[in-house]
Amino acid sequence: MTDRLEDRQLDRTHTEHGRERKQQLLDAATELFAERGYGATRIVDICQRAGVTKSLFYWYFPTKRELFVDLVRTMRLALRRAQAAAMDPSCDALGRIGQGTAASVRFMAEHAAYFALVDLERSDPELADVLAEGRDVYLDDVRSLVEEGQRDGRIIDADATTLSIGVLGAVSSFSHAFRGNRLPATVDVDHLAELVERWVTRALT
Amino acid sequence: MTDRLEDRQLDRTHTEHGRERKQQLLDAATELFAERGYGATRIVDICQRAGVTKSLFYWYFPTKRELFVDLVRTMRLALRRAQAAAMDPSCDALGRIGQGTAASVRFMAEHAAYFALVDLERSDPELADVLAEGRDVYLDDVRSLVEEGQRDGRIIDADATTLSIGVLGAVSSFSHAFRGNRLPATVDVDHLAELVERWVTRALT
Amino acid sequence: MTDRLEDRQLDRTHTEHGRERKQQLLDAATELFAERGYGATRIVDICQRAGVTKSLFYWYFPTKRELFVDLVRTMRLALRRAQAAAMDPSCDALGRIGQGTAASVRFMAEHAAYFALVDLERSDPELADVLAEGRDVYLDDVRSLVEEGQRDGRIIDADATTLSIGVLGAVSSFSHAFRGNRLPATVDVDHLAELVERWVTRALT
Amino acid sequence: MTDRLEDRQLDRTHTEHGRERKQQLLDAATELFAERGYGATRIVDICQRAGVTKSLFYWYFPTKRELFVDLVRTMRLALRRAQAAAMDPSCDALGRIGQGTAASVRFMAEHAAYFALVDLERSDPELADVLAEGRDVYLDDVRSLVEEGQRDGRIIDADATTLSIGVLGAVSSFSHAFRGNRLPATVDVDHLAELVERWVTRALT
DNA sequence: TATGAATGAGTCTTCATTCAT
DNA sequence: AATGAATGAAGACTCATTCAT
Repeated sequence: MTDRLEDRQLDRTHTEHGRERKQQLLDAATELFAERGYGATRIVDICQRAGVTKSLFYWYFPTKRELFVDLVRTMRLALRRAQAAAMDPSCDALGRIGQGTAASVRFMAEHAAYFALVDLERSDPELADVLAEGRDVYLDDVRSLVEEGQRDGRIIDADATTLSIGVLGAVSSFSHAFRGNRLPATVDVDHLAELVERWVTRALT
Repeated sequence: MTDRLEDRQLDRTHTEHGRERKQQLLDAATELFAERGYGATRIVDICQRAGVTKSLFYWYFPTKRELFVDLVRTMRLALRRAQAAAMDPSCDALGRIGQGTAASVRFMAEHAAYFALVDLERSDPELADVLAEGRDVYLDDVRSLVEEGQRDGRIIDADATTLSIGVLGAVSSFSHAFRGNRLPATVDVDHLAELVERWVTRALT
Repeated sequence: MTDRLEDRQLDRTHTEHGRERKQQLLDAATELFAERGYGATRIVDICQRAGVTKSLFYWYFPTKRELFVDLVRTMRLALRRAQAAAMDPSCDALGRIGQGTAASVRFMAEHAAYFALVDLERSDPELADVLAEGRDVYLDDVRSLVEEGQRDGRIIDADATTLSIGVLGAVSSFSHAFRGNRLPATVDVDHLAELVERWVTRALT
Repeated sequence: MTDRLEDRQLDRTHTEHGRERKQQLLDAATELFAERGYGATRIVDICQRAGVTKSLFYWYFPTKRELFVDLVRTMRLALRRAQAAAMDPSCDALGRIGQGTAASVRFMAEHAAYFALVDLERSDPELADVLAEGRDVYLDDVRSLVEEGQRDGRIIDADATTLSIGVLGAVSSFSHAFRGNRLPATVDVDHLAELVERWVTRALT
């Protein structure tokens, strides 16, 4: 709808103060996106919450969309790191999928605001491309593991891509429900992580 | 001057021709919502595709949101009917969950445009309430079956609500991927339905 | 999406230039309201006359109505000041009513555009409340004086409120006719002020 | 603003039923105009109150404005009749002015809805011409009497037009306040009629 | 860095009026 | 006489973005 000309750059060098400001804006945006969604969050809202004027936004970000991209990239990186850290290289593929799954659930619970945002992934056509990038990265990660697990004989013999989508879908659905307080109060993060890990493991075997 | 939006009841008596027109608008909207999302679809777009003037929209619907609600309700009803029809009362609960799951996948594939739209469910806060209604209905349906299955001993002993969320999430994730052409070409609807049915069954046992 | 009208505080800090701009808009609006009436004046007209874009209007005023309220309040204050200034505290109540009357007539003639606008008072229900506020203030002012005059014995013994309404009505009717050029050319402001003062004085005694 | 092309005619011949219908519409319009003002009353509102469809309006009236004109003319005729009936030809001019004044006040109280509408007279520029006609008729009536009274020596020697405007203004202001319940409850119509008659008489002598 | 001012291109919604039946 | 359908021309308000300082 708006201009997706060619995502402009800014390449500003920021002072210490400047970096803080930028982070304030990012934080405010994250919260608001999570609360209201990307489309319903106006630049002016972000700035109000960060306590600065609308115009200053453009000192730090070229467009609203670019801020969003920033956010998504940061979060994606952190998630992959968390997943990598959780996986024990000495385990087999199925085990590592389970570990990655549990780590993802934990990570998403910790960064609820960030991921409430990623739920947008599924709908907003304006952001589809940015978000598709990331999805594919995860999908590839999981698929490699699934294929490895199939060679091991521990994962059932069905199309690997489809199974991987199932894994990602499970993490995402459960986390979403958790964030939305739709799970019973007795289910805490650790519970959930374990539960999803088992769910996925069962579904794959 | 300001909003007389409250006044709107729109209890119109429509002629045959009128009902067709209304359906044309609904169809146009469904397509566009699926293509671009709810927010990015303007009333004028809907009318253009239906071949009428902008103003006529308001003869049939009080607001864009109300049209959306119409759409969601219709679809919800149809889905529940499809599910009910697919379940064989002589089967046990786990079997019925599987049947309902498969039926849902098929239904969502058939009504791709409708359900591309429902993906909005997860994000747009403006529509969150309308969509939440429905989600709860399905959740209750599934939970009853899960609990029955747990009494049978065929479904694992974990929190029933959480498991139900897993079931709905699986249907939704796989269908979404299917609609988005992210599954291999070899996976057709029947394949998928069966696959998801098995996935869910495994995950629950 | 719908009305975020509630949010609007618009506690803007204006620069010197900004205050001028705002005044330009107020002036343009006053003229146009007087010429065509409130309802028939579009925001775009106001902006055109002030030489700015439509959107800028909303930088200075949250709504058309709010601008109107601004206008009314300003004018009301000024009128009361003029009345107060005209009354000689050493005169008796009847005399002071006369002085206030004459001052009002003069003021209304001077600010013809403003008061052509206030004639709306009597009709537009959308603005009725804003305008009613002010009317009551004047009524109270006059009633106090009328009561004082009745205690003096110089004003006839009839209901004070009713008499006060008569006083205000006279000022308003004569001024209105004057503004509408419905009085003979020989009647200038001073003439009129004196004439109304006498009219009211006779009617009260 | 809208089209004042050349007030179209309709010249329909109505059946008995048709005449009733038309009257229903006129009544509904009168009430609504009085409640909300002319501008804020939509044709659809009038029709709803009369219990018919919007389109039928145009069977009876060419435009909204024309209905208004109809209304004003009817009312004007009736008021003049009431005034004429109230004046005793054997009285002198001043007396007859008083009688006419009292009759007018009574008439306006009786037809509150009609005259709430006439208050529009003072503001809406779209209707200014229709309403100006009538105002001039009354003004002429009164002026003749005033001049006669001046020749009699019973009315003060000031510009007759101006005095007449004062008379009409008094009737209108007091009636308006009465309709708006701004007079004390103790002031009933008869009271008011008498009060205004005296007010005017004093002001003229 | 930071801000107030300014803009343009939307987007929904309203409503008098006309038309076909 | 009556109605549902259809239209066009407007009008209020929004918001990302740019500019000058």
